[in-house]
Amino acid sequence: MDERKKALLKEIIETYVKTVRPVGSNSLCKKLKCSSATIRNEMVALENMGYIEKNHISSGRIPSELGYKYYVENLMQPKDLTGEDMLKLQTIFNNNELEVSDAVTKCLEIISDLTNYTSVVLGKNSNDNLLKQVNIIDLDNHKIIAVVCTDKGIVENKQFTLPENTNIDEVIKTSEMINKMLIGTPINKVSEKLEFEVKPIIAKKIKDYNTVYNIFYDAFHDFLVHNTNIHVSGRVNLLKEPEYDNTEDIKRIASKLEDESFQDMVSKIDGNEELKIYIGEESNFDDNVTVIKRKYKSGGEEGTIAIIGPKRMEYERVVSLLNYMVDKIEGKDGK
Amino acid sequence: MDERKKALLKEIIETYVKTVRPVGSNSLCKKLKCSSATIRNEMVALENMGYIEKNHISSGRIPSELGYKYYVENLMQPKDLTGEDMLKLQTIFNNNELEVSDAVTKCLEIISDLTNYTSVVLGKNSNDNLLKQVNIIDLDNHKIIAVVCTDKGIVENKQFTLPENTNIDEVIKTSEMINKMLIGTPINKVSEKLEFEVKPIIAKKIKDYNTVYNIFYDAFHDFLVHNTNIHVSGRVNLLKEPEYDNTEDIKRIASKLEDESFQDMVSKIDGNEELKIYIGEESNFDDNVTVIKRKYKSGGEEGTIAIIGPKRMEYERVVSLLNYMVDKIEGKDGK
DNA sequence: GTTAGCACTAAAAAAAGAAGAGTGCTAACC
DNA sequence: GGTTAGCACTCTTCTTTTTTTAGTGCTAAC
Repeated sequence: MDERKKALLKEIIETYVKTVRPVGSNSLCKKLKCSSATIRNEMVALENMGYIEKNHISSGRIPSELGYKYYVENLMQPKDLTGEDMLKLQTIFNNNELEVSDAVTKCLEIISDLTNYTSVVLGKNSNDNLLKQVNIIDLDNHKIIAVVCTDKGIVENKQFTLPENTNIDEVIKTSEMINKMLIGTPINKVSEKLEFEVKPIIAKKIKDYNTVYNIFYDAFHDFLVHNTNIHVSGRVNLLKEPEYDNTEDIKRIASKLEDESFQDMVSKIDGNEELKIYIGEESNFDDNVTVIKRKYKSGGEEGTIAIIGPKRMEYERVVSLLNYMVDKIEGKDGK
Repeated sequence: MDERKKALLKEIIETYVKTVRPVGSNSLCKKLKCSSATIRNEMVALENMGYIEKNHISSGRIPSELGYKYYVENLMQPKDLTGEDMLKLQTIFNNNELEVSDAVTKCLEIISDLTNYTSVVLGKNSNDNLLKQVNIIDLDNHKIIAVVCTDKGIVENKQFTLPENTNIDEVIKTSEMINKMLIGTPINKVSEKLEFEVKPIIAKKIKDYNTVYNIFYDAFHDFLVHNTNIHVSGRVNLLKEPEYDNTEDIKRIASKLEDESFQDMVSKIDGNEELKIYIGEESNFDDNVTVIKRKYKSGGEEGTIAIIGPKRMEYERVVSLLNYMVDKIEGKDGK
């Protein structure tokens, strides 16, 4: 892979990213300072190496997945942000009052807005959160709410209707007892502890322990199910990208964007790299997209931000944006 | 509008709903028991009345908005549910443990699933909820969470980082004081009361009251903003309807479905009818859809369910489904 | 009032033709 | 040996033409 080939591949990709049209040899003469025939010769070489491809025998070239991969690993040079991009982002970080999680979701919105891609943030799963407290709130002696709160500040609530003839004071007293036994337990161990440690003890002391036991059991079950901590911004942006100009693509991608299960996709990030780019089928989302993932960690919070765009993403710009943003967020920690 | 015309219009609409093709005179001969020529004569009459239209001079007829309107007001006969539909819905109502709000969202999912339309439920705005309590949870002497709960069981929370040198015990003590003054206040009056009744009193008693005051102020501000209480099910179903077979329609509707502002659309329901059908531009959502809205009210909870589908909706079936469902939900109350 | 018959219309599908963008290859050039 | 001009060739795309088809409106007879 000599220098001219590298320059040519870079040029083809960057032109294609802008125009979304196959790139012909003529249009590259000026940039590469040689004739179209020379470029054609080089193109044949790049095609044999698998970095570019043709739609049909007499069409211009488009980058292959391998080509994009080579580009992000060897050719692109994330530059400083443009003034415009910078300006938008700074308004967030000047606002010191924002909590980390609010700042992250705000950033997402702005990235989706600036790039016209879809962005997702997945907070770290709360499985290693510790139970801080469970509050039972009495609404009308008949309905109660159980509010579960962890040490990292995740709060969930669930409403229950008590069976007739239940003494509400008894319920609250029992729940306080259970509460004390559970505080500090990792959230995913609560069910277990409830069953094998708490139940035997309260069963002895309290005659009608079952109602309260079930409330705790259900509340934690729901907690683990609901506890996704995921935010999506700019869902339909992706649908508007020009390559998705047929109804099948749009419907398929729209379905995937609605399906909350794409959180699995976000959470998987190989190795311990901070930033990783997944192109096409590697994306684990759709063969026709690229996903760029970036981990962040600030004080108690950590998570992964993912940008979902077309394969011909503005790689340099998105990487710069993400890095700038995460630097700032992690900076909030030190302050 | 004689009987034969009514039968013809009904037949045209029901055929079109099934086939999504303009309906020709030949295909109706058997049903109407007359020749195609007779049907053509009647069609001319219906067209002059504005109930059906043609795409071009020699095409079959499709129902107009006026035609659909006449149909839902005069012709359709919501029938009993089919065994299949009934079966799916019953699994929910047999589950007595479900709270009303859970049952409603579960129903939405099933309706979206059965009909392939999009369904939305908008719970009544909590403005007339009364404040039940505000809990301050201390996470690590530096970060706290304020949990706001109303008498109807709506819970929201917000995290705060306390300024350096704040005495957390003082904060909790002050908040309990404020709490007592606010309990029972309608949620939308809280800010006012906080400013004009609570502030003067605590300002006298507590030297550094501002921190706590701001926490309450922000928490309620967020409460009112977040407090949408809206659930959507089957967003992309609508996109899959065969009439939306061009990218513009799909993108436009996808945008509208993503935009949370369609809650305004749901909340507007004229008069005090229980069920109302809005066709085409009346829908306040998109000219190419029909929205069927149904109010429900069960115990403390009330709200509106809306089904968004193509104009050639299965009106009879959807109306039956909604009525059956809401009857059951309201039945939960009495039990 | 109903219906058979027929001329007529517009869309949709298929076929044919013309233009354009770009390639691959050869042979000449520096 | 790398570079380039030249040219035949390929495939797409756009336009035009032709054919087919589904359905109408109207007239005249039943």
